[in-house]
Amino acid sequence: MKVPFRLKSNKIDAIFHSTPSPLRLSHQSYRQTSSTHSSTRLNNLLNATLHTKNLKHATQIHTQIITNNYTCLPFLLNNLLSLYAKCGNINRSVLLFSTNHGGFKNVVIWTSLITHLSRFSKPFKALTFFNEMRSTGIYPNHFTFSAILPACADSMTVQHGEQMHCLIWKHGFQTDIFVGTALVDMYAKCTDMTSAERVFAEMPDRNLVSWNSMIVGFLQKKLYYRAVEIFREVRRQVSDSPDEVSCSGVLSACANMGCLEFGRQVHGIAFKLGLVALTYVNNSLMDMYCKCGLFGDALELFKTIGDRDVVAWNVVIMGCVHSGKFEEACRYFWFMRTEGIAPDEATYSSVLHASASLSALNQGTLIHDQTIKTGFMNNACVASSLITMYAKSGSLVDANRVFEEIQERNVVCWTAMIAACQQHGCANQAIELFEEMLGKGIEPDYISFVSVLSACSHAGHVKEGFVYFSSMTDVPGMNPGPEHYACMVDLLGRLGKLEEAKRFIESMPIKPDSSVLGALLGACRNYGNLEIGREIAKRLFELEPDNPGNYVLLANMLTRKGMMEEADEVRRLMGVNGVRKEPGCSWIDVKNITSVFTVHDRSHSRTDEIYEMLRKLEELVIRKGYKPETQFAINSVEGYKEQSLWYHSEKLALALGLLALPVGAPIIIKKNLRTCGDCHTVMKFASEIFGREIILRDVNRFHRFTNGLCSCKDYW
DNA sequence: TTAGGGTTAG
Repeated sequence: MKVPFRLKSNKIDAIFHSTPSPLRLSHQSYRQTSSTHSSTRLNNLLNATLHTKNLKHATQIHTQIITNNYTCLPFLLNNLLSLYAKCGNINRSVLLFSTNHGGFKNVVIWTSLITHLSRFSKPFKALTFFNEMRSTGIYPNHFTFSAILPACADSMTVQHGEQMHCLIWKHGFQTDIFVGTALVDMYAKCTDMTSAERVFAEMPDRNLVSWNSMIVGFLQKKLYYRAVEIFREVRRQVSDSPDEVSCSGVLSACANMGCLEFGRQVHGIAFKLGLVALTYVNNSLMDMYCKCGLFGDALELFKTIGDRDVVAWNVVIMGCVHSGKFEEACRYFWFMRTEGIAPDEATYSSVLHASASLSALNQGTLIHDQTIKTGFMNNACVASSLITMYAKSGSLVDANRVFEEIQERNVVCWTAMIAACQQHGCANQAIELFEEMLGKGIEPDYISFVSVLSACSHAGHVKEGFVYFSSMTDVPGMNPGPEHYACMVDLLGRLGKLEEAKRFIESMPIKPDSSVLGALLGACRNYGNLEIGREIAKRLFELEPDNPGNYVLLANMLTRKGMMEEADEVRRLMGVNGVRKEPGCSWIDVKNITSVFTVHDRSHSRTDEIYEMLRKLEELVIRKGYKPETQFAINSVEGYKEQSLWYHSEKLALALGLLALPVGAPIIIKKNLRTCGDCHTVMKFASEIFGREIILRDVNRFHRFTNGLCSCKDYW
């Protein structure tokens, strides 16, 4: 149980005041070298220091123990060992234990050491000491088993826990409520809920902690409705009321299910039980409201919390990200820093996600600085987020720099870099990285396969794509999901194998979702196959009637074929379904200032120069053989279509880039929709005419234009 | 003098 701070200091004062001179007061007393300390007084000092966790004082007490020849007293040895651990120095605990050859080591001291090693996430050391203890002839008791089981859970394999389970039976501790609960928790953490349930069912007595272990177990297994069931049973059957652990667990289940109604009920229960002021409950409540789409309610709670910990800030920052409020997410990050809260890897992961979504290179670089200042540069999760941020902000060079500097790369780091290459059109490099990762013995995960299959599709590597696709089943527990099928359809579609792609979809063991069908519709657009295109578009209209992209794609295909009436019909259907095309907008950063353009925009301070630049650009590209693709000017009156094309938002941003960015600097433009075909053509010409690198990030991918060519090879 | 359960992110 945590001791409130006031109690701690009172207790220390009490000890000092009750201690006769020269021990009275304080810090002097720790340094006392005469042998005036009795073992009880030293123990009292040890207990007092346990609250202050002062390592220097601990060392001074240690000296006193040695001076007074008290090392043979088990309770002093044990308390000193615990004190070193609580001061954060487990190595000293181990050293004290291992070098105390003359001292008597009973089961209590062994258990104490095992407990601390377990808590310090040193499971293998804890297991080694457990075995050593047994080999010296000391039998483990119910305390020892409760202490060692969390280490078994932490050892990455259920086998240690299973062996321990056998030993528990052998020693007859299977009916102990603490041991039983620790067993349930161990199996749950090893995601073996069947065994956890069996142990739970066989327990002669259970308490709230046992029930909570089951709630958390189901939560970890993503069996959220089961976690809710257990919570309901606690309310019905258990004499104790749910506590903060039960509530935060069930709220997390509600959050992940998007179950607002029950989440609100739990809020009410927690309120009645007086639990809402507790940090864990508050954070879980905020997370539940965020994940259920009520960011405002979460924010209201956030404002009421007096003592916000890092998780509270993380929940709010992530809430902003989930609701598309990326600038706000960054603002909360800086606000948190001014409040003096130390970010953790989850904070960085969220705020870098926000920064990447904004393609805000400046913001991202400032956050990168923070990761270095706070010592997170070697954290694999943070480094992966940095790679993604740089890649999405248009800088593959910086992404690669971060990747090269990572000391220990895990699968997430590799995948982030593979995805970065793939998004920038460097498909072969992405495939090479994937192979290099395999060569290092790192097992690809679900997302690694999405990235490499996507790279195969961009590079047109059908054979390799199918080899990787079928190799997925070699990875235990891995099954291709919709994203993987979509990549394969894209791969076939890109090469014009539309019938084959259609047959592939029909043979899928899972129901094709919009990403799979969308990939085929995109291919139909590129190859002008109206027959399959119509059929797939119809299925997509039913599947996602609110997505304007599908209507626009089909309408453009029809316009291209001169089938104006049918194209109008599709646009009418769009209106009937209440779908509105999101207005296109593009933005570009010049000297830390972001300029945003919509079509025909004349709000910029340099508008006249921008329109003049576009007029010149038009002349230059026409000389190079440019022909306007008027089907992209769908909303214009006939005759004005060509002119209308010239004022698309990405062209306006390009013109500003040409005017305002220094010669040789890449022009980075961002767009909220897919880029238009005519703009794509003009960007290619412009990259050649001006000898400049133009990077256009649209809603789906990057287009990197150099020397008249695009990295997407005209397929997007 | 020793023991069991917790929120966020990827």
